[in-house]
Parts: sequence; C-alpha cells; structure tokens
Amino acid sequence: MSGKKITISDIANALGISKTTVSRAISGKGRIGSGTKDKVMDYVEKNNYEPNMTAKALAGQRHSGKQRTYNLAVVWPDDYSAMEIPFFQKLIVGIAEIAANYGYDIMLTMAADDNITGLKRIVENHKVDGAILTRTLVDDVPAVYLKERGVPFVVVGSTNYQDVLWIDNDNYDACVELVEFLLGKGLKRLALIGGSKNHIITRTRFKAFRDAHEKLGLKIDEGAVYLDIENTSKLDDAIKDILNKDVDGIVCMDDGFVGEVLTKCAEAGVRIPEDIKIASFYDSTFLENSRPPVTALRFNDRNLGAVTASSLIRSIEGEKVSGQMLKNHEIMIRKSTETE
Amino acid sequence: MSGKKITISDIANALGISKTTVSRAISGKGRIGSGTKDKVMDYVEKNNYEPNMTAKALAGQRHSGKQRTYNLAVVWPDDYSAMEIPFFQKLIVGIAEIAANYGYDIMLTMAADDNITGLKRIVENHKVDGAILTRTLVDDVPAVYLKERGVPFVVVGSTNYQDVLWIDNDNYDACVELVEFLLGKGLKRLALIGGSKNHIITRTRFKAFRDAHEKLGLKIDEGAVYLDIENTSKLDDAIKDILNKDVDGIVCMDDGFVGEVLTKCAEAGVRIPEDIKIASFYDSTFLENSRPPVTALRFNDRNLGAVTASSLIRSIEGEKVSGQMLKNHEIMIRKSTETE
DNA sequence: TTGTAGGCGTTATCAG
DNA sequence: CTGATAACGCCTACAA
Repeated sequence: MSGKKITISDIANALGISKTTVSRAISGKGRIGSGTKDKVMDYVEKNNYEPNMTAKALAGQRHSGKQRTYNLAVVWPDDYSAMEIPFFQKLIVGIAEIAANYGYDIMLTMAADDNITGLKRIVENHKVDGAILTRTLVDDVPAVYLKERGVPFVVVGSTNYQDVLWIDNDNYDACVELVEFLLGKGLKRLALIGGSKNHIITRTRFKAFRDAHEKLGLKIDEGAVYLDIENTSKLDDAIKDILNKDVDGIVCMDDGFVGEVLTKCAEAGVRIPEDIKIASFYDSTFLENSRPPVTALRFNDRNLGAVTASSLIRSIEGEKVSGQMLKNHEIMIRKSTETE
Repeated sequence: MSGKKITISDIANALGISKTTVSRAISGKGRIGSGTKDKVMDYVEKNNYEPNMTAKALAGQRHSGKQRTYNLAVVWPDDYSAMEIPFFQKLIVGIAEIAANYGYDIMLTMAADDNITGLKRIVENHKVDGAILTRTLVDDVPAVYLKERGVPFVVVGSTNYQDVLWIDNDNYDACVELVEFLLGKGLKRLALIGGSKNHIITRTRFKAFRDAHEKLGLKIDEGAVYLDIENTSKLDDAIKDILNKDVDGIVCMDDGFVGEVLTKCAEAGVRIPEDIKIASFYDSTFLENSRPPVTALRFNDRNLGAVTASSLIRSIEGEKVSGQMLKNHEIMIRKSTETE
C-alpha cells in the first residue's frame, strides 16, 4: 500500500532498463522485445502504476500542437424538474466508467436554456478536450456555442442541427411500440401529457404518438394533448381537464407526471386500470412501486452514457465517428394497463 | 489573429527579457519592477496570451501545495442503490452553484467502498484543489487517503475520524423528532428498515430510533430492526417477517424502501394507515405522490451542498473553518400516519 | 531491440 | 530587481 505515486523512471530503475523502454512497453508503440515487455507489464500490474496524464498531455503538445487536458465536460440541464429525473444520474455513471478506461476525467457543469456561463468558463479556460450535452434543444445555445468555438462535442438525444455528433436511444420506435400496444388493447381516446416543446425529446415523442395512431388508421384528439406542462399548477389543470373528457387512457411523457395523475385520479374516484389506463414513455422505480404499478418504457441509460463517452473520446482522438441510434428498450407491462 | 498559442518564452524573446521575469509579472509573485511588469502585461493583453494549464499543473507537481487549479472533486458512491437517490443530484447542484460564485469548477468521480482509483488519478495529476465526499463510511478509505495525502476535503455527513471537516444535516435530531411523533400517537411496536451498517448515516438513524424510545421510557424491539438491507430479496424477506410480527408501524430509513413496503402490504391486505402506519427518514416526490402519501423527513439538500462547497473553498483559501450541523428539517406529515 | 538526449510550458531556487 | 537553471513525468527522434 504505497501512498506514493510511481513513475516510469521508478519502473526503469527497479528493472534496470531505460525510461524509453518502459514507455514503449506501456504505450505499445515501437519495437520491443516481448520478454522485456512482459517484465514491465508485470511490474506495472503489481505496483499498480497509473500514468500521469498531465505529463502525457504536456509531452504530447509538441507533436500534436494541441493542448490536452484529458477532461470531458458533461453539461446538465439546470431546471428544477430535471433534478428529480434519475436519467441524468445514470447517464453520468456510464460516462464516467468509460472515460476512466481511457484515462479521462469528468467536469460537471449546469446550463439553463440560455445561461451557459459555466460551460463558457470551462471551455475558455481550456479545462476540457470535449463536451457532452445531456439534453438537446430546438434552439440549442450550448451546441451552437461549442460548434463556433470548435470544441468537439456529442449530444445525447436527437438534434436538428447539421454536423453534430449525436447518440440517442430509439425513443421514436419505442414510443410507437408502446402506443400501438395501448391501441391494440382497444383504447380509442388517449390523452397525452408532456413537457417543454423546446426539448427535442418532446417533439419526438409527440410525433411517435401521432404516427402510431395513423399507422392503425386512427386519429389523435388534438384537444387531449397537453404539452409545455412545466409546473404543478399547469399539470393539475391539465389533469382536471382530462378527467372531464371521457378519455380511456393517459400517456405521460415522463415518470414525473405520473404521481400527480395517480393522486388526482384517486381523489376523483377514477379507478386504474378499470376506468382509465395509464402508461409512461419513461420508466423509474417509482412506476414500479406505485399503486398500481404503471406500464412504461425502460431504456438502458447507463449504456447510453457509455456509448456517448466512447464516441466523444474517439472523435477527440481524431477518429471519424458518426451518430447512432441505440436499440435497447423494453416495454415494462404492468397493472395500470391491464384489461380483465 | 495568429492561430498559434503564445508562450511565456515568446513573450520573453519579444521583449528581450527572461522567462522568469515574465512568469513573475504574470503571476504577481516575487519582486519585480513596475515598469517591466507593465510592459509584460501590455504585451499579454495585445497578443492575448493564455497560460497553459497543463504545464502549470505539471510544474506544480514538484513543489506540491501551492498550485491552484480552481477545480473541486466531488466523490459519488458507486453502488447501484445510490443511483436512484435524488439526494446526490440535489447536493451537487448546490455545490456547483456556490463553486461557480467563487470561480471554481467541479470534477465528478465515482468511488466504490474500496476502489478509489478515479479519485487517486484526479488528485495525483493535480487536477483539483480539494474534494467533497458525499457519503461517510465507518471505514472511510477515501477520507484516509485524502488525509494522508494532505488534500483539503470536506465530508457530507458525520464522521468518526478526527480532524476531518464535516457538514451535516441534523439527521439525529430530525429522526428523534419523527419517532417521538409516532410514539406520541400511541404506537408501541415499531419496525425499522435500513441499509448498510458501514454507512455512518445508518448508525446515526438507528441511534436516534433507540434514543427516542428511551426518552419516552420505552424499549425498542431488537427483533424488529432490519439493517444491512441492500437488495430486493433481503428487503422482501424483511417485510414478510415484519408482517408476521404484529407491529403497528414501519419506519424506513430511506425512501427507496417504501415502495416495496407499500406494495407488499397491499398484497397482504394490510391497510395503511388503518392497520399499520408508515414513515420514512428521508423524503422524496415518490412519498408525496404514493398511495397513500407517506410521512417523511424533508431536508434542504441543495442548501447542504451549498454550505459544503463554501466551507471547502474557504478552507482551501486558508481560512479556519469547523464542522457544522445544519438545522433545516421539517416533518412532512401525510396520510400514512393518520389516526382517525 | 534498447538507450541517450532534448523538449513540452511553467514555476521555484539560487545566484547575480 | 532580474536571469540562468533544474525540475515536473512523459514522449520521440536519433544513435548504438
């Protein structure tokens, strides 16, 4: 248990060879005898040597001309509602895990829709090599800034901007599937509750909702679509409206809406699932344990984070990578949509 | 608009002085003639020189102690259960907000109980000026490491270690209050469900649970105390046990346990609050919206983060600061503990 | 296949 | 008040 940091010089001395050889053994570059290489790797393992990224970056500066920090920025939305969503938390765990494998560390910063001073400070002080935007916007100030500035970045979610690297779950397909599932149960009048239309995800989900109807030759009831629901009072109004409307199902775009819906239904004496079915486009433990448990789409957010991080890093290191859609959803069918 | 970065050597050459002098002019350290200093600063302005943080960090590595990165490390627990808890997310929002005010940025890293390689990498590469540990452990590997290493740090929560700066909510007082509230309603046989005994918070809560009983001249039923509940199957076993035991109330240490408890009670035909009352030592929107809503302790986590950050920064900047207990809890009384 | 030497940009030490 | 110089840990021509 050495509290001390071990360097390639230490290794070189211990093994009676030169720093160069050690460097080569570790980086894998240059010709080197497999015997010596094994010896070095062995020592590295036993004394758990960790390369000093700062020195690496400084040395690399000469040849690449570029300043490297081995840090990635992760940008979180700053609105209150996002704080309740475990999505961002899971995402960052996936990001951090992969980043660590590549020797990168994570800088976290918040950004409100138009306030990106935190991101700016980090970028302009050269504290990061690239950035991950964890939410895409229709009018995406952070993305525009990073692009202008020439900073490599990836967005999590789909985007309308050109030449922006993105990684997304197949939200569209998943939502279509879930709505088809509901319609297949014979439901005919579905209400929809969702958040800000400035979030791309809201538009994607809405489109999926509509398309699923059309696919089955049905039409949605525009009057039962409630978007831009961003606080409790708007939500309460929407729910009250819905309950007066003779719908047979309520689809929530996020798990955050569901609690209030369940509460209000119970207060109004509306039984779930007998009178109205409920489903959510995003799952959480809350929906799993609510009474009744609520049908929802589950994605692998941690994996999404992992893929995002590796894409960004590869892109930073000069590789040509392109956007991709991850297929990894699952419909968690629960009591809230049961038919007898 | 030269696309090239300019270094202190460039400045030195251009001005016909030495690198040392330039360095001094820029850092403000050491004696220097105001005339030369002005010349340098002038040149710096005109050619917008930007210091190379990487080189700074590397150089600082030797005379370790003085270099400033204006970064703080925030260490998150890496276990699966923590990912579901909004506490850490709220905490970091508070931290980031205050840090930004002081010009600091946040580096986020995960640490399992004994695996602190991420933290080590950050510290040994001199990427941060200090650290915040968001969970305290009985056997606290990260804290010991930082202390040995001489890195300023603050822990969120109480700790058994000496000379460690800590900031905590008044969990003990709050828990005592809640239990007294329950006992005051005439409940006599309370069960308790909690997580790992290696977490200080678990011990604190348990002690409060016991002390509240003693204060009223009552004794707890040791057989109805279930700790180290760390996965669903253990939880299910515990609940089954409890329901066979003729208790009149169940106290959960965290909101995460409550969902399962409600579900199992419903399945067993046990009515809340008529047959059994339920309360939680930690609140969340889940408890607010569950059926029935569950009585719980609410803390201001964001504020806790803010105070933590400002304590750390002041400590980094040489001020003498000491641990403190924040008084900011509230008992959210809800239907799950109603008496008719 | 391996070693030597010099440099990446900055700061601190020690002379002038 | 200022200037050489030696580190910080790593990388890579260029030699051997």
